[in-house]
Amino acid sequence: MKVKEVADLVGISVRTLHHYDAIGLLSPDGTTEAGYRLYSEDNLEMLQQILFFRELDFPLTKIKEMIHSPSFNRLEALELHRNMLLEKRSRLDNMIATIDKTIRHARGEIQMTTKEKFEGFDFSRNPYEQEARERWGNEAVDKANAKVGSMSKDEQEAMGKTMNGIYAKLAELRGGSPDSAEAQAAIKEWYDLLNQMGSYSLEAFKGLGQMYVDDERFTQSIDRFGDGLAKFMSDAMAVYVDTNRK
Amino acid sequence: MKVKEVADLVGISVRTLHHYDAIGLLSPDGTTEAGYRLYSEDNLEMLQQILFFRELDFPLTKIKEMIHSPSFNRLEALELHRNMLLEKRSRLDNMIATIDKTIRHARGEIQMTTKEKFEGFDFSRNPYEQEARERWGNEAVDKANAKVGSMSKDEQEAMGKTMNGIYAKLAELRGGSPDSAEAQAAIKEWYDLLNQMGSYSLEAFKGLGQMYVDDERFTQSIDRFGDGLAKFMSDAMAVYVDTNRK
DNA sequence: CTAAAGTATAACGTAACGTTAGAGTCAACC
DNA sequence: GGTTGACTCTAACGTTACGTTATACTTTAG
Repeated sequence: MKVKEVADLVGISVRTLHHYDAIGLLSPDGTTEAGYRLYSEDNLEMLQQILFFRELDFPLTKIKEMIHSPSFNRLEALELHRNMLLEKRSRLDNMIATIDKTIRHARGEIQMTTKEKFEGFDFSRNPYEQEARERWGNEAVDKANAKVGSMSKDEQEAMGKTMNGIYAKLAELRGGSPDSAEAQAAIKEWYDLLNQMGSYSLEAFKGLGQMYVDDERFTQSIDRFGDGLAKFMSDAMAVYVDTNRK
Repeated sequence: MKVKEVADLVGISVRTLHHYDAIGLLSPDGTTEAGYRLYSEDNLEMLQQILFFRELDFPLTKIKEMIHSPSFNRLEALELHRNMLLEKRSRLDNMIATIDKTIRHARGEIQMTTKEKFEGFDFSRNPYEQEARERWGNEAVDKANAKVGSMSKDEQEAMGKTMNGIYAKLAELRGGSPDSAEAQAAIKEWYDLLNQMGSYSLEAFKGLGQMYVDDERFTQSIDRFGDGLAKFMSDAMAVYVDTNRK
């Protein structure tokens, strides 16, 4: 699709699309030989994401960070969006309630405190922005995923198998102690594997382990290999880092 | 109240209040001898109005025009706001529905057309902006309403009765021709009456007649005195102007 | 084949504040 | 009563997300 088609479809200006291209927020997948921008179906999905975020008053730079973050997960983002929209609607409901009151106040039907008149107006901090930052703001995770993104399908598959192998091994060991030799060996494999993807410092590795228990998305996805695995890995990673530190 | 109190109360920045003062959108009623801004209760009510409009993405210049317009009616504005907020909420609901669909689509549960993906995103024209412009954008109407606003209750009532009398007369005549002597006499009364309030040029008077049929809010309120009265008056006004033009 | 509509880049303009910067003011505490 | 810290002022430049020309090339409809 060419610019104007897209613009008309989604109700934005051509200039806006140019702008998004210029700042690297959304560059079309293709161009004609004359240099015309050609937007793919994927580009449109991305655009939808962008507009959702924009609707929630995220600055474009942050939107760019988020959607380009390798750890960006479309489905998660959509669900977060949904929550934010619901949040926004409830603020709107507040405002409507406020205005109803104000109308009755203006008609002299009721009394109203000054504070009441501004209920629903304080948008100062959006709780979801924080969540979004935490969720997609981790550089280490980003790097790893970036690497995965740059790998071929086969490479990804191989990588995935290796990872699953390590997970499985650790899952078996998770009844025992995190500082056992086997556990530590497996963790070393894990560390080396991750380093193939993103060069972790020991500290970053420990931080990642912390995330395994702090961030329930990690916890959940890891615990699919065995209940309590995330905790076990986290502990083992901490031990590994502490014993290997000079 | 001093700036920061106000800012904190309503959840905006001090700079914003300074800005609103600078552009003449909202200047505090008073100042201390040191030059500190002091906001009155009235200022706060005005601020509430401004923020409501702002929430609906009206540019500040338009907000300024509106709230400073002599025909600005607080109650009407509030009711319009209410409608706009409801409108906005329904758009939000659309977006939420869209995102729900998108989520299910992303999960592979359903199919979705490209167009569907952007439902709820086209904010291009807000029907209420148009209404607001029409409502507060007409200088002639403004003048008249300003005059009415400056009249006492008794005067207003008297004026209303006179107007109703003319309406009633015209309603009786509306079966006949708009250029009949009686109709033209009644229209002259009408013209004179309006001129008591705002000094209409003949051209403006003709324009007003046009609005009676173009703007359905006029049409409706006039036709309450008799079906087709608006059209009849409009025609008669045109005739009046054309025959009285030098 | 030509006019109209669309597209490109480039660059300046704008709206609504944010962000210093420098200086005066006010209430409170030692 | 002096000083500190929270507020306040004006002034002026910075920023974001495009809008708006301006100029030139490309595509499409008649």
